[in-house]
Amino acid sequence: MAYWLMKSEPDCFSIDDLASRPRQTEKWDGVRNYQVRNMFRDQMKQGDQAFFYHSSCAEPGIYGLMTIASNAYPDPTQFDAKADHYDPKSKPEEPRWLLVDVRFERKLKTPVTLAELRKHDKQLQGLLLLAPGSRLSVTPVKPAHWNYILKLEGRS
DNA sequence: GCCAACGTTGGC
DNA sequence: GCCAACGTTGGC
Repeated sequence: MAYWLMKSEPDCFSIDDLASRPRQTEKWDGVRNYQVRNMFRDQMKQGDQAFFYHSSCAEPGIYGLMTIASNAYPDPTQFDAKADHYDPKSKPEEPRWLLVDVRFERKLKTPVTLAELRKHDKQLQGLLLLAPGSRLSVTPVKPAHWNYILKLEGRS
């Protein structure tokens, strides 16, 4: 089983939004980045676990835990001309973009903020979120980093 | 295949 | 709202 960190702008879709969905499950749609598409396709598997990270907000950081609830499959919004992430160049017989389903696991007692994570950059060396210029919306997390970050819960 | 222009991300 | 970093696009 692998671990991941997945970013979302809470104004758009937050951990609370996920928790209030039917079966607390939702499609992680709208990803239009080939690196992330390939991670969905080649590495992410149903049963993996992920941090839910809030970005572009007052207090960026990890706010909750999710389970990856499906393997990758085509993102229907790419074919929807009215959708924000419509891709006119993608054809149903040859879908360009994939998504996975995610299920709410729990919120953290207190968020582990980006500022808090930065204080532990020694122990979190190699965490892609902290790498300069890293903007990927989905990144892998090493098990040791996952466990270390969970120990920071409730400290800030 | 190069590379300039443009768009997006995301912290601050 | 600014801006740096990065990805994508498209002309050549």
